[in-house]
Formats: sequence, C-alpha cells, structure tokens
Amino acid sequence: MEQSDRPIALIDCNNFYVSCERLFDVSLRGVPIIVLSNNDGCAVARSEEAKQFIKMGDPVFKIRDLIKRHGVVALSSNYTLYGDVSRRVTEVLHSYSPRLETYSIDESFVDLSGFGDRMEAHAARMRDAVRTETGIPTCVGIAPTKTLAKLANYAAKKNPLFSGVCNLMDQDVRDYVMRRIPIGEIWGVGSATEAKLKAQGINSAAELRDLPLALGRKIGTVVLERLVAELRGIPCIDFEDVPPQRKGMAVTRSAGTPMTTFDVLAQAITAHATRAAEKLRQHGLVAGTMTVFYHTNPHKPDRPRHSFSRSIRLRPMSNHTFDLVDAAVAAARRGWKGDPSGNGYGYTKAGIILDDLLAEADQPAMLFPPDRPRDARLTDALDAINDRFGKKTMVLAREGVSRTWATKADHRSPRYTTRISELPVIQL
DNA sequence: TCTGGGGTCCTAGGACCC
DNA sequence: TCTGGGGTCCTAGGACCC
Repeated sequence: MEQSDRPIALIDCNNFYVSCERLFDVSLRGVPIIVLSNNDGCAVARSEEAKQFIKMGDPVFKIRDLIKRHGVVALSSNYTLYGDVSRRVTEVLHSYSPRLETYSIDESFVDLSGFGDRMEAHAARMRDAVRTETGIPTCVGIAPTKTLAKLANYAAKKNPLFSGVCNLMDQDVRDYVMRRIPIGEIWGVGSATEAKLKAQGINSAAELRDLPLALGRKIGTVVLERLVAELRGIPCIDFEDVPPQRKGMAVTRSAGTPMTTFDVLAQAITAHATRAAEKLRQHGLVAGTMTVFYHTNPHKPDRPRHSFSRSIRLRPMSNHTFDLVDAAVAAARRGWKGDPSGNGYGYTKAGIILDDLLAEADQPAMLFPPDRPRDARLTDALDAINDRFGKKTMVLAREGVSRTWATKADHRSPRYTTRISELPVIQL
C-alpha cells in the first residue's frame, strides 16, 4: 500500500469547555478552571493552569483539597452553550473548506488537498478566523492520515515553536516529532494497549510506526495493525464528510441516592425510556432493540453487588413513549433482586440503550400493523406541550414527582452546594 | 477405543474515543 | 458521603443449521 500525499488537517479547540466559559466571564481568564461532568462527579475539562495538578477525569471528591489550595474555579457543565459555540466554529470552518468532517464537539477534520504550498498559510488563516469570529483558540495539525493529523495537532498544542499549526507532510519533520511522542498520546492507544506495547519495549510513536504489521495484529487486533499503517502515512480510516446513519442511542444516569425499592427504580427507568423515545422522534427514527440495565456501585466492591441487563425486541419497531416505557419497566421487574427486609441492593445507575435504529420512513411494512392512532396523537401532544412549555412539563404518572432517584445536581444537600459555589475565585 | 466439519448469525464484553 | 454520559468497532464463543 502507498503512502498518501493528500493533506488532512485536524483543527481542535484548546480546552474547549473552559474556553467557552471564558467567552462570557472575563474573570475566568488566567485562573485555573475545571469543568465538571454531568453529576459534578469528575473533571472533564481543565484550563492550562489547572492541568498542572489536576488529571483528566479526576473525581471531584478526591481533588477537593487541590481545588481549595490552588483556588481552582469548578464549574458545572453547560452543554447547551458548548453545543452552540461548536456549531459556530464549524460554520466558520465550512467557509474554509468544502470538505469537512465534524468529528466531535471540539474537533473537525478538513481536507486541504489542492492548496499545495499554501496549506499552512490557509490553516493559519482558518485558525485566525475562528479566533476572531467565535473567540475560541484552536490548534491545527496537518498530515496524510487522520492518526498522523491527530499527532500533528498534539505537537502543535505542546510545542509553541509551531505557532499553533504543525505540518507533518514532510517526512523528516514527521520523524523528528514521532520520536518524541509517547505511545500513550497516540489516537487509538488506550491504557490497555499502552501497557502491552511497553511490555514489548515500544515506547514512542516512531517505534510503533516501525513495528511489523503482522506483529501489530498479534499484539492487538486488526485495529492496531491499521493504526500502525496510519502512522506510516497509509490511510486506513475514511474521511466521512457525510455522517453515517447512527447505530444506537442511550439515556443513562447515575442516581443521586441509591435506589432501594422497585418503585423508585421504575420511576427512573420510566424517565429514561421517556427521554429515549423523545430522542428517537426528534431524529425521525424507530428502534428495533431496547436494552434496559441497572447496577449497584461498581466502585464499592465490599457492598452487595448486582448488575442486570436485558435486551428486548421491539416488534413493531417503535418510537412511542408507551411502548418503550411498558417494555422497559416489565423487563426491569424481571431482574429485580431488592427485598423489603432492608438487605436489598442499592442501585446507583440505570439506563436505556436503543439499537437497530431505522428512519421511520424506512420501517418495514407489517402484515397486520397495530392500529394505534390514539398513541400517535398522544405522543404528538406530549411533544408539542413539552416543546412549548419546557422539558418535563408533562410526564407519565409512573415517572412520579418525588424524583428521589435524580442525580445529585437535582438533589444535592445544601451544604455540598454551598461548598462548591463558595470555592474561591481569583479576580484579575 | 474414543464423539464431523464448516458455515452463519447473534450477543456480551472489551477497548477506545470525546 | 462523594467516581459522567454517549458513542463506535472488534472478537470470542454459543446456538443453530446442513
């Protein structure tokens, strides 16, 4: 297989969630900031200042001292804001290349073929435009494969010499950089693969690149073999400027208080199934398979543990709230192991996963389709009311109103809330 | 002395990503 | 006390079939 000479750019926003927060609050600039996950459970984004002493994914309760000592501002996440800023960034990028793949909320691959010698200048202009028009700082990596573009982007972020744009189309520059990048930083090398490779004495991106393909497959799977090829400049991961049909979707939540009665669990399952059906309808999809699961806290191995998961075929395929809720609660009941004596299990997480998704219009015709105009009108009314008056204006009675299962953010003790909000803020 | 072989489909679980 | 949520892809192994 041949090395590619077609340049792919990866443009990645710096500390995206943090940068979004700083757009609207100048007092956050220059101070260490972290953004917390949904439940205020762990740090999912860090400013440069915070990266010095807080690791990605650190649980908040373990870093509370560090937060206090360094005057870190800890913010709950605001996904609506990040989604909107992301859309604006993508809009700007689109004016710089017709061929673009939005890879995640803060990264896009851009096809730079046809720019010749001007590709670096073009990338720099693109970066300036995003900065000027949205306020978000970015870095760009350019290389012949996606994996190398990711690597280039990493170098652009780490080494100020690149001034935000690292071009690895040149073999010598690429080799220089790859000899200095540890394998753990490579896109597709997680902790398990990192450990296996290190055991074989492979520590740098350059060493992994030089691994024989067959050995790559032996140590890992075909995935690692492809990764080695990508590091050699042979593209194995397609450029997807048309987003493929999504295969599944999920609604899962941790419970603020462990769920010890079936009633409470059923309320949570009802809420998640309701939301899952809403998501399906929003995307114009129906699902053919639904999986219900719930489990106790896996971080507490000394307590009674139980994990339940069951998949159900939905026939006909459906996006009706009632179909999903009924099936989900019935399935959940079959796995229930709680007992009223007080020795029951405390379930800390529950969720609904939908698979075999299909556009509503492509649904196979049934010989005897169920006649349910009433259900359809009901869900239409439900969506209309919740659209107009806000989420959860109308819910199934079964979901209940106590929401004892809801996440900590909704059910946090007053003191805890106070402590988070009283974290010191340094004003410039 | 000694239980067929080969194909497909499905699912659970692992690994990885942001 | 307190550890996110939502995705994708791959593989091994069981069920089933002829």
